[in-house]
Amino acid sequence: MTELAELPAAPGAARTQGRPRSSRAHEAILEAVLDLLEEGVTVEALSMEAIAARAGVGKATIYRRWAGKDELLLETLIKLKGPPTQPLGDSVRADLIRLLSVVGQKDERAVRVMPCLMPEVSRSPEAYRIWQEAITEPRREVMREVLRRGVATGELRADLDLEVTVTMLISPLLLHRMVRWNPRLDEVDDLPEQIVDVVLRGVTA
Amino acid sequence: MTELAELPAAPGAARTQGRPRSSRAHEAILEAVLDLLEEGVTVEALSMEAIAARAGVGKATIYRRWAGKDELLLETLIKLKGPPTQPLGDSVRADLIRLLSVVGQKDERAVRVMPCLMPEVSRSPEAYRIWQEAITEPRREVMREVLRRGVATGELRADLDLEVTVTMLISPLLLHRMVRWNPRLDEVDDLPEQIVDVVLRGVTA
Amino acid sequence: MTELAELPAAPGAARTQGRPRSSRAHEAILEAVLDLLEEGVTVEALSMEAIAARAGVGKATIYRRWAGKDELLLETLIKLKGPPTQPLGDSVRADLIRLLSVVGQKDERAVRVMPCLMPEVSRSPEAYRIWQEAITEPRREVMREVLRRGVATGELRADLDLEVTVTMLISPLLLHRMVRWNPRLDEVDDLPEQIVDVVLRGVTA
Amino acid sequence: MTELAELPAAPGAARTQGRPRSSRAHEAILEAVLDLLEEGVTVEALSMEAIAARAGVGKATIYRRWAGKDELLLETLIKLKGPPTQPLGDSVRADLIRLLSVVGQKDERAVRVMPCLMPEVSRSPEAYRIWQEAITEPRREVMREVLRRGVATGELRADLDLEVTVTMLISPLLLHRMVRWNPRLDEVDDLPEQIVDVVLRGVTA
DNA sequence: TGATAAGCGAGACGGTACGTCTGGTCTTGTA
DNA sequence: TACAAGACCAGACGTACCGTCTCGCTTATCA
Repeated sequence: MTELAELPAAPGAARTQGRPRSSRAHEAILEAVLDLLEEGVTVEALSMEAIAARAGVGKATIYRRWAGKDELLLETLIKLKGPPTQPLGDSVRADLIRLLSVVGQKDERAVRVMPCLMPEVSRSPEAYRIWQEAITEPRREVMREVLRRGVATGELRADLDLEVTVTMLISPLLLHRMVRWNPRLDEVDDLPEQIVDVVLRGVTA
Repeated sequence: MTELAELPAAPGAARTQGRPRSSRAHEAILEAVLDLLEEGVTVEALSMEAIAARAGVGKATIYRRWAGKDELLLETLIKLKGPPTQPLGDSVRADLIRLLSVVGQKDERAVRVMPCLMPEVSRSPEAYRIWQEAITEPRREVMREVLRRGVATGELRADLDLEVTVTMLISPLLLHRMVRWNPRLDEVDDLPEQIVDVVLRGVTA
Repeated sequence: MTELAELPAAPGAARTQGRPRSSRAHEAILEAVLDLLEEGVTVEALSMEAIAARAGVGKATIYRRWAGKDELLLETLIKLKGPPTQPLGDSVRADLIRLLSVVGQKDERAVRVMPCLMPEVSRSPEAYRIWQEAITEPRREVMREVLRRGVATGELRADLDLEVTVTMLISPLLLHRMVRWNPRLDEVDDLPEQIVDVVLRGVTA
Repeated sequence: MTELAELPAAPGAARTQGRPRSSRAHEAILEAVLDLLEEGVTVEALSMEAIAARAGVGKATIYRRWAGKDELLLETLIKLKGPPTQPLGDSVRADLIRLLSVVGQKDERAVRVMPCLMPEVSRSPEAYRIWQEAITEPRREVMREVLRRGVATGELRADLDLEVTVTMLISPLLLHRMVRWNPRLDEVDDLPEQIVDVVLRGVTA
């Protein structure tokens, strides 16, 4: 997915001449961002200058790959989140609970980065596209697949709207982990179960 | 709610001597922010200098009232959103649909501002507090009240968890309006109804 | 002469509103340049960043006063050179020798700065104007006055061309001190006397 | 004179192995500099990248031949100026006037380049050496020869100091053409004659 | 009524980071 | 080995804002 964020090297050109881009530099930059986040640097306090310095890289080397801080952070987030969790193929209920349980729980840094990308994602169509393709859509698809299985077995209603259902399942968790939208949910320790149960009962055949 | 964002003028002091703060300036500043947003200025492109210039006000006059751009934007958002929509007292279902239908629909500018406050809200406890008290909590409370009515009439289960239910109702709409989390929902035109129906069926007595 | 290099604060405006420019900062900047030169920093290695850092001043504070490095250096040079040496009113010959003897001899730093301003002076009409008004013209005028005295006493030809004569007197010294145009003159220890004698013999009545 | 500026290919080595340096590239680089100057590009706006691009040459190919921009410009200046004007062998006076008349008059670009080399020449002993050997010294020598003829014929004083005299003759013209040191000389149209006459009268036997 | 205290618009202040550019070097593939 | 291309590290450039600090003024309250 890395190349999603890459700037086109030359619109319709060969891109084979000259010294090739150093993958060493590429990795070093992403590592530098992760390191700095690890050390507790606020996302908004992350400066391109600090990243370049930490990575031992010239600033131009960063701008050659990403159009700005947001694009770089976006790719960092993608790297941070990795591929979506896979269902185990147990019951539909168990799989959904499993999928919801890991929302925003794998890496603390991802939870810090995500809200900071909301401004960019809501403004730039390009950032939105990358975010969708690399982060949200793959996770929705995994969950859709589980739901489709439920429909196939007759466990779930045949006229179920997959998109609505998926969104209803994930949104509460996402909003809670990302910005703690409803602080009273802090005390609910089986939130994924509760959500899955309500939705399943609502969409059972 | 406006005064939530106000800096304490002087911790334990009289605050009556000297020239009082000009409410004219106060209004002019908020108006300036709204004007600039209206004109299509990106939230992140909004600079204190531009706001001050537009309001015909010195920068210090802004900082005397708000601690920074985020606090100012937060108050702007509060002003923009106004008091929460009230239920009409019809059926529980109709009231819930009504409440969900207005999420992020009243003023286009609010939808643009909100994602930009997520970084601040997720970082600063103070901003989080204001955001909760002035924006999210009042809206949750309105919805809780409707649900309580349903419980009282026996229409809804008695052991219903209000917080979970409220969050399940609002989150999908909020996330969709704010950052269009699932673009396929664009084509669903009765989203509030569908959500309410699934949840109600899931929590019916 | 300092204000020659100043940018107009506002073309035709009052320039009395707002916080006034800090003369402390102004001095600190010029001092910083001199300090750095003193420490042996090459003129072309002088960076605005280093100057700002050394002066304890923001870069904008420099750019508010000077349009660029060259203008700043020009004013530094003016400060460095100070007012022109005055003749003692002895014989015309003695006065001219005295004036020529100090060309490029007062401060070693001025001799290092001057060649570095040649590119700017030869390109920018504004820099040229300042350089002429503040540096070269005052020195020519002092020398013209001595020559006029010689004409008045009948010692020098009445049809003497002051400009040509002044230029003939100063140019060899200037070029020698500035870029050591003819290195063999290093061994001539009475260069001012020789030049004055040749020119005086050439223009005696 | 070109090879003055060349870097030693390998201190005491054969320099015959491998692909020989392309004289095509060498010429193309110098031509590129001249072209860009012709087009009005400021000397300080001349970048190595622009030169390389214009010459259709890699930057390394430039650095393989010259140590930096200044050395390249210096060689360009040498090429631009060509060999010194030769005296016609007329009278000493006529020859001197002829020599002075061409100072800075042959190619407009040379006059623009020269002031820009002053910083380098005044700082780098190596640049100074090349400048002296290839530009200033040959021109002084031509003029010395004319003066020696005058001494031989008894027209000029036998104890004449050739270096002082040569410097006195050329400096005013040089400084005027290069940086217009005294703008009032713009109106003097027989400057070479006047200078020669004053100096000759001053050094006549 | 006059002193005093705080607020006002304006804009300079010390900083920090931005994104761009250039310098001089290095690394490809090709000749 | 040189070449064209172009990426590399480094760091200065000039700009834009940040949040604070003077200015000279205005506008209140309190003596």
